[in-house]
Amino acid sequence: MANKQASLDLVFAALSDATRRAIVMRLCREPASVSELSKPFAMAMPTLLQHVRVLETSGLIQTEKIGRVRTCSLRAEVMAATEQWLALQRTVWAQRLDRMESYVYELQATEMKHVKRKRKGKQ
Amino acid sequence: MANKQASLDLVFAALSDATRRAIVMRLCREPASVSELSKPFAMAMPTLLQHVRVLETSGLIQTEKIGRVRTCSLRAEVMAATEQWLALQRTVWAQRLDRMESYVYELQATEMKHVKRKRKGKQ
DNA sequence: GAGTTAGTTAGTCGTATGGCTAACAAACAA
DNA sequence: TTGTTTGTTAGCCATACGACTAACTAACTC
Repeated sequence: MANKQASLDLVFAALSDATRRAIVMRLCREPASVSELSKPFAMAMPTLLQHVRVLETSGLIQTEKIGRVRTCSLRAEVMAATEQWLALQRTVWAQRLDRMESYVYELQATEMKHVKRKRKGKQ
Repeated sequence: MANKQASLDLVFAALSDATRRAIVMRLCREPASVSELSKPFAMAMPTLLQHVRVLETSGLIQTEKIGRVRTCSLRAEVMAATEQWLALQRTVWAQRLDRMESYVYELQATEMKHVKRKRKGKQ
């Protein structure tokens, strides 16, 4: 539990950019320096650094500068927490489906009666 | 599988706003009209409608207008797909940890030798 | 000490975002 | 038919975002 707070606002905003998601994917493999991260992108260094800053203030990554090299690494807890938010919504959704299901069941039961009545009436 | 494509860019951007997340949470329970959605917020209707549009173009929700009422409902598949992206990253991360673990194991083994040597030397 | 590498800061630019008001349209209610 | 409700469009505004260049610092290398 590091000190940095990670609001969902900042985390989702950080993940809304393809470049930043690519950085996250890269850092899932292993930590990397800023210039290593910049290699795959046709992008000026300051621009990439800005992305790194966004990821850092979101809490998704942390960085440490040793000598002239800044090494970036993922903070998996924040990734996990974000995933959990989505999972929680799914839970609520699932509960709703359960309710729906029982409702449909009720409905079918009622309709059966109707059908029976109709049939009785018709025949 | 509905026709609407949902890019991660748009989905994460949509989820980066607290108002829109609240709407999503609300719609997890059950579908709702635009004015129902607007009730909890101190926000002009056009502003809220804009949020609804953002959610819709992201694919997270779908809407249907009947009479003068537009009913909004969640598209759970898109939520699930987003969650899966995060889960995938976690997988990569986990694999990395496995590699790390074996590396640390190797390291420890090597250090043991060192320690042994050192002890031999020292004593 | 001079050059190279790695990162950083400052400043610019165009576009996107999130909020607002005012005014309009269409559907329903009396 | 006259209101009321429910959305919708248009236009405004301030701020934030993502990109760039230019110039600078600090740390290694020779």
